[in-house]
Amino acid sequence: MSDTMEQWIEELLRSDADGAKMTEKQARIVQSAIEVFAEKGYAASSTSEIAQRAGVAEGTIFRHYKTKKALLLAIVAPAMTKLLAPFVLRGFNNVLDSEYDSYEQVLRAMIENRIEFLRKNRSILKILLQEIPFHPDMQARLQRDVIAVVLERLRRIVAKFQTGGVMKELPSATVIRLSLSAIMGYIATRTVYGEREDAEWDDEREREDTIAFVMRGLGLRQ
Amino acid sequence: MSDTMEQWIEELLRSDADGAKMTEKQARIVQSAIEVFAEKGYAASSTSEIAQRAGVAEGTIFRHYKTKKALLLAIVAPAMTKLLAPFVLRGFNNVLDSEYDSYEQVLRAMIENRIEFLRKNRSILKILLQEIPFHPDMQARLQRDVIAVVLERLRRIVAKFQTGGVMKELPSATVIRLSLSAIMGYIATRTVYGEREDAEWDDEREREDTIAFVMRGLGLRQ
Amino acid sequence: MSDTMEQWIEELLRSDADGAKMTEKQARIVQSAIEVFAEKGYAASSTSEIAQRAGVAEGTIFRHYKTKKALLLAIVAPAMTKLLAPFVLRGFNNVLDSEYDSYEQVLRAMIENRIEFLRKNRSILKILLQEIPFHPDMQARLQRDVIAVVLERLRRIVAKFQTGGVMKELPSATVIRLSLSAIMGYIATRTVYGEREDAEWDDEREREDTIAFVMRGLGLRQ
Amino acid sequence: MSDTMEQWIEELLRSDADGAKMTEKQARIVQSAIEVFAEKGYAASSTSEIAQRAGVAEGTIFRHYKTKKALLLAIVAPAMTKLLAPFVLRGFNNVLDSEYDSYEQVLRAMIENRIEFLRKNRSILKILLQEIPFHPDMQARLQRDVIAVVLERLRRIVAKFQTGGVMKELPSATVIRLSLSAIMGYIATRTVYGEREDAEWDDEREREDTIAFVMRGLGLRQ
DNA sequence: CATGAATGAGTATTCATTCAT
DNA sequence: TATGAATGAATACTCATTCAT
Repeated sequence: MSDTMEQWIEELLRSDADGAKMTEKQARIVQSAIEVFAEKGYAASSTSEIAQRAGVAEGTIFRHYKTKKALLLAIVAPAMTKLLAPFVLRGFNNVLDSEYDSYEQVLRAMIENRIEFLRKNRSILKILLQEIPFHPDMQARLQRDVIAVVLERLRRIVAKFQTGGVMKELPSATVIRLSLSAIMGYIATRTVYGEREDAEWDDEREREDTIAFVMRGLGLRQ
Repeated sequence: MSDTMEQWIEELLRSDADGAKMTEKQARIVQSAIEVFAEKGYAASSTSEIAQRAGVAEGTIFRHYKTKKALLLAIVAPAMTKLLAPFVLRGFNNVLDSEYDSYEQVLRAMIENRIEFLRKNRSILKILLQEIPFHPDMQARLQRDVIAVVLERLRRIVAKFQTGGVMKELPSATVIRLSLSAIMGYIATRTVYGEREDAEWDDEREREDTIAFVMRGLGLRQ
Repeated sequence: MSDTMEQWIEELLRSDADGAKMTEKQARIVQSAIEVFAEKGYAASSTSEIAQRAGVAEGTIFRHYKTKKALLLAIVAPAMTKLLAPFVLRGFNNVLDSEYDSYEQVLRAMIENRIEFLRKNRSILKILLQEIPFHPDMQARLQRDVIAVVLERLRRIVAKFQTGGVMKELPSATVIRLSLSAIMGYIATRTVYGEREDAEWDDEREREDTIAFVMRGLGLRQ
Repeated sequence: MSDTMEQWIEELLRSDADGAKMTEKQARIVQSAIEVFAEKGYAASSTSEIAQRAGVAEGTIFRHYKTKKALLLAIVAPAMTKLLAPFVLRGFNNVLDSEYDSYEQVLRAMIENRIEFLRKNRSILKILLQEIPFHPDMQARLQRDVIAVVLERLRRIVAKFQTGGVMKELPSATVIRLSLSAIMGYIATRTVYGEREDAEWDDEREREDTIAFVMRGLGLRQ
């Protein structure tokens, strides 16, 4: 899974939205834009700084992207696509319906999946999170193309394990919410505190505790 | 608790950081700034629009706030203070050590507390969340004056209930994280979906499911 | 001579152009204005800084002086008057026609006169010199009320000593120019270098050399 | 000497501080800036007026000069360089040690030199004189790069003629001061009065009188 | 395809001046 | 008389975007 993942920024840098190949300059522009947007936020970033960091002339940016916002979208749109890539790909060949033997495996897969993704795309995700509230078009697209798809996918996976007990009594949406909350809380904390040198963060243990917590909370046995 | 809470925006608008009384124009400036910052983000907001919405001359803003950033801080700084008000107040008279009979009560208090707070301060919190990543000074202050205080407070409350079973075996920080994740996941989902007219969101039930999930996850009986 | 002189700033601060008495606040305003104008130049000075230094409200300045320029004139105009005070006063009672026995005495008087004046009015003179080029009204007034008067006065004094030799052959305007050039060059150099601690400036000697130079240059014996 | 001199404003307008060629617009900006600064003083000049007179957009100014002050320096700095050009050039090929046969020749050279320079650079010199008091960096540079160099140069020239009599007894610095005072007094008066139509200014005679005055004052024979 | 000079609308901020209290 | 809140025009400077080369 992560093998494909590892290469997608490079892919992003290799071809643009139309699938057309990127020149080396265009790639440098996108790289710099990611850096600058993540550092200062979209609105506070200037195309001139992006050009400078990319080592190209200001005009060159606008040869490739009509406006500054188009450049933002060129970065953020593929990020959305990739966000759901694992789900779509699996769903595609229908393998996944039988892929997981236990809900615990599902949780572990989600954790690894997200962590890996986060590690490789921190800057882009930061930009996405920052800008989503201000761009209704991006919101709509995220909801429609990503969240809805992912949720539907998860709903079907979860349904498979709702065979009885507590889990059967909970709406699948609630199961998903509770699971994702715990996982995202784990990842977020890990991201913030897990990297400090002074931190007492035993990653292995925290992850196991989190999984156990969810399993117990859903009335499942590990 | 929420009685006091309900009035604090009005308080914010009644007196500034120095405790000096706000003129009516100053209050209008702060109001407009909250609106505009929340709508467009700090960097994309212009002082001229804020002035216009407040019905004052642009110069008037700068008579009260030396810079645009000072205006931001005048909005966000008291929000931080209020964020921890409930914790500090209770700790003060030491009542709370004996306040909660069960961890369930703690969870319910946190939920009500935060929901109420969120309801009244949505815009300001949005601004805070948006700007924190770009203002290291705000980050430091939030960490030192709010997060550290709240966590320490929660740690002591949690410790009281770590008498045995699963909960005793988990670090209190982990208990807090798992609890907060679930609560915040609930509140966030509720905030996004709970207000849509078409939504199938049974708030009562979702809250109870969440509390039950946490209790079970921590090995506690309701 | 310098006895009167020594007090004129105080006089300036005691009564305004109409001869009306100055309040203490008004005096503080003028004082501060002199400081600030001299430090930063008229155009780069702000009335708010002047008010602040004077410890009065911004509005107070405009109660006393209709505009910023009026404040400038209130400082500079009396300076012009005082500039020629010694000449006018003496001319008035006609004593001076017989006051000096030699041209050397005239030179010595001018030097002492100017040095004393400069010492007490450095800031105001600096302002005058800086602003003269940009205010034609001030130029006209200086020319008409000061320069013309002083030159006429000097012309008559010089004439008295043009009894023969080189001096008789030079136009009195030329004599004045040559004398004033030397004196002003001496004073200027002294002002710039004479106050440095490291400077090798023997004031006594420089003054005597200057006087001797002029006397010799004009073909007079000391 | 003055042949080269005559061309330096054009040079200034042909290439900037880095030696890079100036565009036509850049030249117009500098021209307008010189005009406006000279007319109103630096602080009272607005970049918008400069842009308007130059017939360019305001932004264009800042493409070439990062700040208004940088524009000032771009005008004033080369003026300083040119100010000492004649001295440096001569010193360079060491011709000048034997260049003047008499001190009178030195005086005549200085007069012509300065008059020519003044004629061509009146505006820039006015700006320089006006702004020097408010820019310590410019002061330092002028002192170090111009005044010190010129004085040293003059000191050596003067020393050559201090073979006896009055001149030998005077410090060379004093000789320079007295000579420059007389020359500058002559030039200043000439500049102010010599151009009025009504003026009774016989330039030829005034110059000769001045030179004779200095020679006599220094105890030299013409 | 790439450049970078040029633009003009826009930015935060300052300022001299007014006026109700 | 003195205040200081309020103003709005002006200020230096930035920026996304265009276009001739």
